[in-house]
Amino acid sequence: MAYDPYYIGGGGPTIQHQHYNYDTGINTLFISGLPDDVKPREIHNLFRRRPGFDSCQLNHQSAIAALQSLNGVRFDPETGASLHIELARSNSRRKRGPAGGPYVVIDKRQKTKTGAQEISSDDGDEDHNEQYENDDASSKKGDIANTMSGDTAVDSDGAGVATDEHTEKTIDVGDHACSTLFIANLGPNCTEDELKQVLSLYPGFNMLKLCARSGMPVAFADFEKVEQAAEAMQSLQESSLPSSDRGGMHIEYARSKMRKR
DNA sequence: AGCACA
Repeated sequence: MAYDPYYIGGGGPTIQHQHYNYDTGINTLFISGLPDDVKPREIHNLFRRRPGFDSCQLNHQSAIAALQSLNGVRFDPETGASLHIELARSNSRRKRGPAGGPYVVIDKRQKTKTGAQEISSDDGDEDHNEQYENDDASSKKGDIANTMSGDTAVDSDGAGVATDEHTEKTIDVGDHACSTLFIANLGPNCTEDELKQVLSLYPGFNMLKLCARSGMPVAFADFEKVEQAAEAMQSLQESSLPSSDRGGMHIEYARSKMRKR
């Protein structure tokens, strides 16, 4: 890929007004020039103060602004490595808690040795300076690494596209759709509260019923509308709760809608 | 594959 020559130098960001067509509606940035050992949280720190930054997503305008202000920025003072940022070819579609805050992330990845990290937004504002080149991310404690999966946002091989996901907005509701969900494959230690906590992140969530009576617990989660149930199902499918000692949850539409009251 | 409450 032909990189335009870009600014490498000390000091702040260089506004390199490339001959870009920003009129694409794309709000995902493709970032290359990152060192191999870049950590997700470093990227986070880079963007966290950019208006419109949304965990890993920005709206279009903000993405352009972030692009322009960060493009060419020296990322690693040691090596002089600088960022090269362009619009991604298509938007990434993060799987994330809807409507929820920026860092509502259900980590669907396999467990790492670090185990259960958090979700916390860790707004530790250690340094308030706007100078990212001093943003020595690697020395801070706290970990928001789980907020980015790294597969999409940071493609450090520099070859890939920034996204692999399709962009359809419509979520198909399917056949035996029901606004109540049936949830199985919960661990034996799953609690109603824990599950409720997760489900509450989804719009339209009504109530939860956990049945542990025979063997492994199963749960019924009621939503306002089928579309909302579908959304939650799609997004939570196969994800594991912290309490889980097995694979992810199996979620289906319940056979019948939960009784009111 | 496992679907209750009334």
